[in-house]
Amino acid sequence: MRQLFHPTTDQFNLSTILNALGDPTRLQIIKNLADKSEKTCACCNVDLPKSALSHHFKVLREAGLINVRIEGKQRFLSIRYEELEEKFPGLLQVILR
Amino acid sequence: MRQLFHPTTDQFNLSTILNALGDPTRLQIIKNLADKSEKTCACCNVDLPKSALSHHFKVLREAGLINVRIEGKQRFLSIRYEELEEKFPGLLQVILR
DNA sequence: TCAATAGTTCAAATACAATTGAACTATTCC
DNA sequence: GGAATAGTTCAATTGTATTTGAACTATTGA
Repeated sequence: MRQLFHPTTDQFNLSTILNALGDPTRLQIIKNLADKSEKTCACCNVDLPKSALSHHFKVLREAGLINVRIEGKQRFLSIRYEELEEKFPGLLQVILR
Repeated sequence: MRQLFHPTTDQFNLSTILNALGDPTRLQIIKNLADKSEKTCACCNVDLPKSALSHHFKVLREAGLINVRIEGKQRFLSIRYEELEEKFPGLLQVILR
């Protein structure tokens, strides 16, 4: 796996995004990423087996909420601030406040 | 049934609200109620049997998104604008834009 | 009182989502 | 090459949501 699918902003769908955020685990992950720094999967402080984490990261990524950058053995996660702000201005502010 | 449960603003929970909004049918209902007028259940223009509609209205009501006022045979639905704005400022604007 | 209307509740079916561990891939470092 | 690390994928299980029709409650109007 060298390339991961990330939707473009015009593929963003509000229903999909809200559905992704509607799960408490994923909302927590987003909150943990809120300080704008990139984090590895393990740094998201969620107490679940890695396969479950992997699933939630995929849901968030495919909804357009996070970017996953592959570097060596690790994946670096970050919120797609600018693009989300462009498409749904104010949404992240509400979620992360 | 004379009284329906409606959470108070301090019972509002972001995860519950996002989960309620994460369903396409319910998001559509909220959008249909966006013009701030009260509507009966039948006026929400969702093509589902009444039992399914009743279910979705209940999820929205119990999350705190809508108010259901009983008047005679009918229920009048409306979005809880002020209270939602108080607790999650900007959320409805993002959703309804 | 009787029928019509508006919606709820129930139980059952179906569908979808979350969770798990094991096996797997890819990368790094010795 | 071999072991360790970081994460993915798979298949199976469990759990939760949605959908449905039928039966029900409550209200209105004839």
